[in-house]
Amino acid sequence: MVLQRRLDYGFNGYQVPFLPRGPRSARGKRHTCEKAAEDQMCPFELLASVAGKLLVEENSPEPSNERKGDSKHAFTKYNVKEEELDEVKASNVGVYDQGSYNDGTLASEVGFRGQTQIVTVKECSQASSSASLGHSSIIIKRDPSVDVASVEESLVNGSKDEFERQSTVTAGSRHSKVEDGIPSSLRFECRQNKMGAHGNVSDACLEDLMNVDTKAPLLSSESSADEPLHGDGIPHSTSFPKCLNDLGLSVDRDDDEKSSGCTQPCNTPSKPARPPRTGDRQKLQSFSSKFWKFGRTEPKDEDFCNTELKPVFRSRKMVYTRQRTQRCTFKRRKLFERVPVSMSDGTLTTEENGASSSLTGLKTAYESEVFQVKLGIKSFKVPELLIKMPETATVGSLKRTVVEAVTAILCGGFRVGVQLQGKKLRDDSKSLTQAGISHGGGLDNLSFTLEPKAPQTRKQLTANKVTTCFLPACDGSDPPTRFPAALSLDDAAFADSCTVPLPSESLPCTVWRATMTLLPHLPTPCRQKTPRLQSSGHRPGHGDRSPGRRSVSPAQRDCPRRIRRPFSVSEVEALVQAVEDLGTGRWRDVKLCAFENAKHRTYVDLKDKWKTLVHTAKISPQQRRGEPVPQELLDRVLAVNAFWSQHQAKLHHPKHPPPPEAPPPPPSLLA
DNA sequence: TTTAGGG
DNA sequence: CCCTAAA
Repeated sequence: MVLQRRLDYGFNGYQVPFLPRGPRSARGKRHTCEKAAEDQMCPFELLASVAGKLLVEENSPEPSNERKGDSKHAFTKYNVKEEELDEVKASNVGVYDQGSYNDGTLASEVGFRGQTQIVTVKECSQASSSASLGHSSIIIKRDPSVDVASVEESLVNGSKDEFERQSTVTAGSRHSKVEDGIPSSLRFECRQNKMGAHGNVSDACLEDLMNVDTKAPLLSSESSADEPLHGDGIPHSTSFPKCLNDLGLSVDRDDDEKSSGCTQPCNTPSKPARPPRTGDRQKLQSFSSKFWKFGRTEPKDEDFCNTELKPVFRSRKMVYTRQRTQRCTFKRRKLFERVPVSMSDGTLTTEENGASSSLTGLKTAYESEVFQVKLGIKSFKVPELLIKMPETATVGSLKRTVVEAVTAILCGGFRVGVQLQGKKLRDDSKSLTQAGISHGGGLDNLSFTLEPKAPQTRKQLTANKVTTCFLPACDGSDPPTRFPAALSLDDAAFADSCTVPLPSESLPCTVWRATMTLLPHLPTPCRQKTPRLQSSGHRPGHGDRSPGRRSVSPAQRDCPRRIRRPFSVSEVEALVQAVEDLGTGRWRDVKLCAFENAKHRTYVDLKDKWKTLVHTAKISPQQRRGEPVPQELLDRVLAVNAFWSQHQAKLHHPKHPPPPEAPPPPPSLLA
């Protein structure tokens, strides 16, 4: 007899959404090959990608001869197929307040007026319907336009300590395509280097086995077709099945519905979030958008490792130096103690199940007879966050802020906490039955939370800054830096600094490609140790250059090609606005006004972008590629372009009235 | 250094 | 994005 229930959480914490499956229609088309292996995905994101599909399967009762207090139930194995992790890119944070808003919407426009606006996170899968509970909700959601591939992965519980000591996470991307510094996909793999605590894998696995739905990806074969550029020949095989085989376990392949706990309608509205403790919360405040310093040279693959594994924060000085009016800080509360308790209100279903079908080869006769508790975890709750942002910040920046904050918290590794009826199950040695979780009951009010692994360190780190875990920093010389907002372009600047997949509306085609091996205790910045990538930029004509060769241009010789970082909609908007104000041909001014703090955007970049924007605006939508730019912006581009060309042409005719299409910029943008 | 344009 | 002539 297997109990399966859907867990719905409604609390102040963040929830990792359930990711439904669907057609992979919106997969990114533009995959560049400029960079190799530079991005990692933090565990949280991985979980986000598989949330809702996680199946916890344990024997009940289980041997309880473990040392008490020891976190025995930690992840020792986690493997996700790369193509499935494309979903991650689709994940984003949505802001809902009686609806969703575009990134370009000012926070104040959607009701983020007061400084004490409380932001909570709600159920994502019901994002659209769970909005507005008296305050805005931040919902981690996924882009509906991008479908979710199936995720194969296994979560094998083991000892936490073991995980930390024995598990290794290797980071590296198998694919060299990265756009905007964001991995298009990743493969996350926590390998158990050693056997379980009992000296063999079987023990470790059997004691606590968490199998995530392992249904084969719907479009695994399609992946290569859709993404020819991804066809680098790297097999996608190193995923779950392989690992299970390594462990001598077979995969429990439930149906989607089963594994995701959706055997019954799941439209139960989330419970209202717990009233926030305003005293503990930071208020929304100005947001400093100074993030990364990019120099001429862009970081290479190896440059990423550190920032991803460990949040890198600049000194307070860095954060507050540039500006005082717009700053955004995150504050992570005591995650372990304060994670709000949520009651699950999901539906409960029971079903017959071969008790040990998935472990046939290894289970003993006794074990095969015990009941199993099967839990469909619809979502994980992640730690509560406090965010401060200025009213003038855009919704997009808010979203990214949340993404960044969550990433910062969980990127360094996480643990899974289990709460039953509001009470944290701390004794890992207890059997599920002893803990009150059994097929006969106890599944009510069971929730799972993601907890930072090293709260102390991280807390300290987060005190001053929040890191973006995936974006490259500039070639080791300059740690990531937050930068103050330039006019209203903090959003744009922020977008570039955001490590996590940006909102779909901004980067629908962003590709995530990365293989990551997590080294929980690896603090060493890879980028300082690893030699710079040989030649990430396969520049025509320079492909044959040898290390000692000096035939290349000085720039190329000293500075590898920069990572391609497509402009976000927010940036485009900023650019358009700036050009409206300043006109074309004044790229330096545009840069200074609108992108001063986006170090990676040079005036040449802006000029180039404008050029491409004009081109894009002139071609048919069908011919456009990449992230769609709102037609409204393109219209403005054309109008502005026409205006300024005419204006400059008739510069000596002041009487000529400017077209209405290029109105003067809003005062707000001019500070 | 910045602009402008081709690649 | 890169490269570079030209300003």
